[in-house]
Amino acid sequence: MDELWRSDACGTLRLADAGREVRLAGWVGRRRDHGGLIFIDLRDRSGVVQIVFQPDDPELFAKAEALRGEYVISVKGKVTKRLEGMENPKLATGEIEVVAEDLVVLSEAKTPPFQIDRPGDVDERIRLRYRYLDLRRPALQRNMILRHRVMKAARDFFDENGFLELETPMLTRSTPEGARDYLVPSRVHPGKFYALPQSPQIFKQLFMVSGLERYYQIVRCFRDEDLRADRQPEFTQIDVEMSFVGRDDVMRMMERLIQRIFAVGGIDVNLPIRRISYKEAIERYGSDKPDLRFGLELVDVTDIVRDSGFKVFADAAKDGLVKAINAKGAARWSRREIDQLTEQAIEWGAKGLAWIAVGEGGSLRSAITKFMAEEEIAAVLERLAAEPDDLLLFVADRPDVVHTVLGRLRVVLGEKLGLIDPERYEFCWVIDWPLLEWDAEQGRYVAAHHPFTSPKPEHLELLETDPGAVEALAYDLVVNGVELGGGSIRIHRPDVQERMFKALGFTPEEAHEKFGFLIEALSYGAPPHGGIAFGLDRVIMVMARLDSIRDCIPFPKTQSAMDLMTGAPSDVAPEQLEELGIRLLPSARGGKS
RNA sequence: GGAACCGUGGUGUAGUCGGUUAACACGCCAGCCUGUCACGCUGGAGAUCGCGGGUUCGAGUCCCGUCGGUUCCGCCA
Repeated sequence: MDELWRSDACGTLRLADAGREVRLAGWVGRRRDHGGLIFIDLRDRSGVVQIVFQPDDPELFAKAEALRGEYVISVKGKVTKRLEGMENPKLATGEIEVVAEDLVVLSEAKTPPFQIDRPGDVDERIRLRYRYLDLRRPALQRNMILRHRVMKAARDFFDENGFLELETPMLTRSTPEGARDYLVPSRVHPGKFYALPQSPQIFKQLFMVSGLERYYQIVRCFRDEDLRADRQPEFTQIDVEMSFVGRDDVMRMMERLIQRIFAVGGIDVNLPIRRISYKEAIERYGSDKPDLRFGLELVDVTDIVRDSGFKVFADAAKDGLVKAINAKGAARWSRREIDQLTEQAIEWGAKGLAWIAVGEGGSLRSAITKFMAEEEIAAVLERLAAEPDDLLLFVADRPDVVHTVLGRLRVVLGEKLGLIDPERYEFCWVIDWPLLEWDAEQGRYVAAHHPFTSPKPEHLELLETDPGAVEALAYDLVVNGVELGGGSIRIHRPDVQERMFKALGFTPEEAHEKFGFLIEALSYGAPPHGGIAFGLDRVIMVMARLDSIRDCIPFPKTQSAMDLMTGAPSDVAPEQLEELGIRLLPSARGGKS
């Protein structure tokens, strides 16, 4: 055989190719051996084509009989229109088949631990251990191809709009605030550590100070926190920063990017994307990343129940809130189903879940109405636009508890009531975030976004007097209850940055030790700038409607952050630790491995 | 750190109230078959039921522990 392994990709052959001599290469999928006639589904990245072996060449036929699943072969043959009635409409190549004239086995294969060409669930342990085989399956290949095309679309967009793709260090310095860092010990400086970047935040700001004006990077980031279905310890960001821009400039540029990216998946994004304030998102949807595909909004009834005979309501109304969701059509749910909702509400921090079920003709089923006055009940029903068959669910508590619990309940109700259309994409920007949040545990304010986020100029003076009231020039992009990314206009004046660190409770010495280089950089003429970062993996997950981020990451880790294929993380040789000046605590020896 | 669910031939599952030979489908192996495409038919191999302990005359099944996987809470500027 010469150097030409293949003339065509399996999945690309069509009726128009009939009559052509082709050479194909790929993996043996299903084989259908009829004794006197053998069919092989030959698979490569492009798809599948049927190869036919006929018995007129006994030597060739014998070789075909020995083929097994996942053998890698090269086949020479003639593309042939299938016999009348033998077409397979399920295959893109179903109108033709390739009649084999020559066959070379390039690699034999052991029987794989799971069937490659059979869709369906396989234990994720097995899939991850044999990830290279899992990635051979068409479903995962589709996700990888989508991932590539999204990255390509993004790069094209950035290039067209004057952005430079610039790299930032992977070995950098650990900074306070934010997620737990992955640390890398330094051999040259025993006892000192690099940190892997949680994001290239400071570096991209420094690019702006450098006058590079528009930066982007598709870059790996690391956070040593516990995993979730949509969270991996290393993940990929589409990271962006722009000079001489305000909030609107960044948002407008980025929604064009999002439009371009989602177009890759055939999803239309109408511009401009609607904007909703953080406050409104919390009050109406109980979430800072609301799913706008359905209603079930939170309704405030605090004023109505202020003097309620139902003490739970009256007490909460004093210094908290009483809010409700009208689960339309849910009055028929069983007591057991409602009790399950109550259990969940309690798990999320509520003390309980009060409810009123509206029956035919307006009759009420409830454990709380007997404590409430007639007109109070009537006012609540009216406020919630209650109709027969509706189930009203109430939470009375501190505002944060009310919003968290009802916000989560809202999503559960939306799913249970079948209100969520998986094909719809409802985007929104969440804006006007608080700059700071009070952290009761630490007894200080912490940055809601990050310490470099610019306060709204009109709130600057509140930084010292009422820090909790300062709003930030920050924005998150949300789709269907998923946070795709977030960013902000940054602080570009060293004095403001110093005030921010002070508001965060840093002493001037601390601020200088940790971030002196940034403050110094800002003092050399920093342009106003701002940016954003999107979670690429989540973008793919949403576009491909995946349940897990792992299905769009080539080599993901398990929930316990292990790589089941390579066995990472692993022990290292004592000499390696010695070299780094590291000794393990007894509790760290012979632990999980 | 906490909660829940799961772990049975290679894969996916069943296995009742604890009962004697652990079932089914796919895959695998062999044979037959010239138009299949989830090919078909016949036969076969393949499991100490994640691991350890306990209760019991008897444990895949009940209990305790442990390991692993998943989902969620905390955490994730």
